[in-house]
Order: sequence, then C-alpha cells, then structure tokens
Amino acid sequence: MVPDQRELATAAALALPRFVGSTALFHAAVAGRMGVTATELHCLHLLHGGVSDSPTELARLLGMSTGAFTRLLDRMEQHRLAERAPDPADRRRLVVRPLPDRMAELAELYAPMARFVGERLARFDRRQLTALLEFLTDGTAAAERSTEQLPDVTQAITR
Amino acid sequence: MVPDQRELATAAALALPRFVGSTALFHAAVAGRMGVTATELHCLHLLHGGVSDSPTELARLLGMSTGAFTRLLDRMEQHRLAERAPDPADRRRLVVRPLPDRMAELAELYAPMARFVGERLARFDRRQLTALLEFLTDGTAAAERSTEQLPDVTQAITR
DNA sequence: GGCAGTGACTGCGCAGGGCAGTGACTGCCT
DNA sequence: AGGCAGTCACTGCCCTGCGCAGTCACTGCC
Repeated sequence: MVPDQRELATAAALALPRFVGSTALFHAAVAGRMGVTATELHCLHLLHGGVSDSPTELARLLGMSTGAFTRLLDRMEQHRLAERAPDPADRRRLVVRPLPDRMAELAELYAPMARFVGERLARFDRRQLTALLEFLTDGTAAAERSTEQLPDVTQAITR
Repeated sequence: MVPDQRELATAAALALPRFVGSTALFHAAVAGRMGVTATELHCLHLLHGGVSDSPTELARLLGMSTGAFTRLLDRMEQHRLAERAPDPADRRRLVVRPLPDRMAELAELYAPMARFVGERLARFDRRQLTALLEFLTDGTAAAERSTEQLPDVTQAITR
C-alpha cells in the first residue's frame, strides 16, 4: 500500500512529539554522562549557535528566571562550559562566552547521533533537505512564539 | 545564492538541536499551564502513542527509576491524565491507561503548534513528506539506541 | 515446594528552579 | 546637573521532582 499525502502528514505529526521526547532524553543522558544538567547543555547549544550572550535573554530562551540563570551560570563555570566576562559598554551587564575546554568530550558523546543525522541527510536530495531545514527553522520560531503566547485560559484545572 | 547539498545538510544539523530545545521548552510551558510536569506530558504522549502500558517499560523510556515513576503515576492520576488498572495475567504488574478527561484542554494549548505543523506539512510533496517522516521515526529509534549505548568513558570530568 | 528473580512501592537526601527582595548601574527627563 | 524610574545580575528561602536503596508481593523455574 502506498500511503497518500494526508496519511503521511498525519503520521509525521504523530511522530514529531515522540522524536522530540526521545531526543530530549538523549540530551539529558549526554548531560548526565558529562556530569552536568540538561539545562546547562541546552544553554551551551544556544551559546555555540551564537543566539545570544546576554544572561537575561538566555534566561528567557531557556524559560527560566534570571535568578535561576545566575546559578546555572555558576554551575557552567564550575563545569568549564562557559565563562562570564564584563560588558565594556554597560557595567551592569555581562556577556556569557562558551568555553572550548570540553567540546571534544561533548562531540564524542554526540557522535552516534551525529553519525545518524549525517547518514540520513546524505540520502536526501535538495528538495527534501530544503523541506527539512524549513521545517526545523520555522518550527523553532513557531515554538518560541507559541510558548510566549500560550493562553492563560486554563482555569479548568481539576485540582 | 543557491546553497548546495552540503551546506543544506550542515545547516539542518545545526538547526536540529535548536529545534529540539525550543520544542521541548514549549512542551514544558504547556505542561506548566496545565498544572502538570513536562515528564507527565511526555508520559502521556507515550501512552497515547500506544508505545507501552507497562510501568517499568515506561520508566525506562522516560529515563527514570521505577520508584520515581510510581510517584509520577500518582501525580498523573491526581491530575486526571492516566489511571492504574490491574494486569489480569500477572498480579505483580499493572497497566497504565491514558484518560480522555483533559484532552480538550491539551489540544487547545497545542493548537498553535499543531496549526503550524499542519500548514507546513500541507506544502510538502510526497517525497518531502517521506523524507521528513523517515527522519523523525528513524531519529527516534537512533536517539533511544544512542541513549542506552552511551559510553562510560567520561572520567575526564574536571570536577 | 522452596528460591531466585521481577514487579511496584516507600523513606531519605539532594539539587534545580521559582519567587521576591537587594544593590549596582544606566539613561531619561526635567 | 541631578534626581529617579527602570534594568541588570545576584542572593535567601522554599518547594518539588528525582535517585538511591530497601521492602513487600508475586511469579515461575528447578
């Protein structure tokens, strides 16, 4: 049987949460092996992606308070994942910089997944890659937007 | 400029962790609105996907101990997300069943993401959908496998 | 019919994160 | 120039989710 377009779409929609769940779990496991938290690893990804170096902004992207982020940074410095540096332009602020120290270790742990991703992507043609890339980047934006615009309507909690 | 195959592939590989991170954060936010934990929601997904109904197996898939899962189940019952039922075949075991009670609420909160996913997938042709679906399902398997086979080699922790 | 193995469940401790308050610093607005 | 609200990172205090290890019930193998 050849699945039609609609079937493929619904199947993909169902596979998505499962994929995200298992991948997030893999991240957590990698973090565990490195002796750090999943949050620290998530932050490290943001730093390496060059998304931001501002504590407040990073805290927002990580979905946590600035207070919690302060202690997250403490841990990340302790674990040699990142470091604080003063912001010359504004003496209240500071910039967060990723450290290269443990990148080799990280790469080693990520290796099996990286290999899988590499192999899979190599099999796709340009149109397929474009679709996947669009889905990922626009999905990221949609997720961030949706997170901020979540309705408060949920008084219906049974308690 | 038209990006070539390799550029597309590396871009996708970079976009992946970001996507997973933001999506996981969205899940956590949805959970927060429902007054439950992200773990409870993750478990609920597994239950609805029909992945398993065994506490031990679910605990494994969620990356936690059976003891912690017992209390997770307690909370899920309290929050009307799932219920325990005895296993007629083995009186030590029990089966976990998802409850429909709060599905409407869940669907409402997921709506913006579901809409995005629906729209995006509708634009893709069959080949693109196939690629995406393969990537998701095989990626799930790869993540689960990789999680279990993580090397212990990480003595290099600076401590 | 005994016994190791497996299932779910409980005390205890720990750690990550929220909340609210603090002090340093900025830049706007008279 | 100078005061003042706003912003930034940081600190108790608390709450909660989870791991660990031990417990009891039950199974099936020998």
